Amino acid sequence: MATADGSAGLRTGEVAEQAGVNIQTLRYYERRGLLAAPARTIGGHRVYPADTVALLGVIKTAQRLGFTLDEVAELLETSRRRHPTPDLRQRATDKLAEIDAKIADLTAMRAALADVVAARCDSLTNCTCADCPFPFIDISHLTEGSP
Amino acid sequence: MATADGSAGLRTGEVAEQAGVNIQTLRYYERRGLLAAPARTIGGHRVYPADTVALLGVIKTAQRLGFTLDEVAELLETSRRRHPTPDLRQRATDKLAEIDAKIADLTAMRAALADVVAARCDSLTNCTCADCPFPFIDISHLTEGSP
DNA sequence: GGTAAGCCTGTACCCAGGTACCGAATGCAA
DNA sequence: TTGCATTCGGTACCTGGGTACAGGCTTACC
Repeated sequence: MATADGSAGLRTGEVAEQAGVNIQTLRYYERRGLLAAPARTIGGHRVYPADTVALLGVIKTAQRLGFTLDEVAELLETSRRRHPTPDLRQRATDKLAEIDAKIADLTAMRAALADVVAARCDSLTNCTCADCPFPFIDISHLTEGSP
Repeated sequence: MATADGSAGLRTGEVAEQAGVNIQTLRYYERRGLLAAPARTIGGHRVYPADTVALLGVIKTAQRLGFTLDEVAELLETSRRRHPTPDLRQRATDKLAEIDAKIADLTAMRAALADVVAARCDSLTNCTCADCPFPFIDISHLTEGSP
């Protein structure tokens, strides 16, 4: 079996193994619109193009970095349709702000945790050590609203 | 009604409102071990110590920054028991590494997104613009394994 | 003491993101 | 051609983190 681009196709199990995901997850992503419905053998078995593995890598990465599956699906859908809308750019810009906020939060948390470690703090709420940095300095007062 | 430390107690609705959480969430956190079972009125209504609101702030912040409720619960439980184990310090150290990894991922993603914006890229997978930074440069090759 | 607001328990449900299991059909190699 | 591994579709279930009732009791205030 060969695909449009001439490369050999992959079966479900091969894709799943190479991408490190569950087979069920592939079908789930297909239902969710993240993976286009692949070609089929005469018998009905899926035959994926070889770059599906890379695509799954993109999906997993985007997801791990805070995009929901719906967001990824939309982004990919927009990509597939190829109308050169400023959509991706706009979304990327929006996401950039979100990511900056997350980085800021994480950086603040990092600092607080580093203080905890440095202060040899032993409790989150009742620490007996002097100069306890936890938890009422800045931990409670970080930016709200990007849960 | 007064609490052990002499401050006035708060009712469920007051705590929920001040902390910006749902009333049901308070009971949920109690079941999950994040909030200690509070005192009760004779009639059975919960009476929370005043610092519960701050505690909820800590919980929400920790959660938003990547700690699961179970992790927060364990941390708080350890705190309550007061045996000065190096537990918090150890966990904080571990979490520090996790947070550093996340920051690194986010920073990489930020850079990629910034490139997308700068390059006026219009597609996630088939971008026609020259110098397309998306998605097969570093997006797919970030650190795996802290989903 | 009446009454409305607030709270009680219990159970059920929601969303996201998957996983597991079923019995039947297919693929492939010996 | 036989036989075992894979895959099929469908449906049910799982975890995490909550939310939403229902039906009854308690508090607060006039």
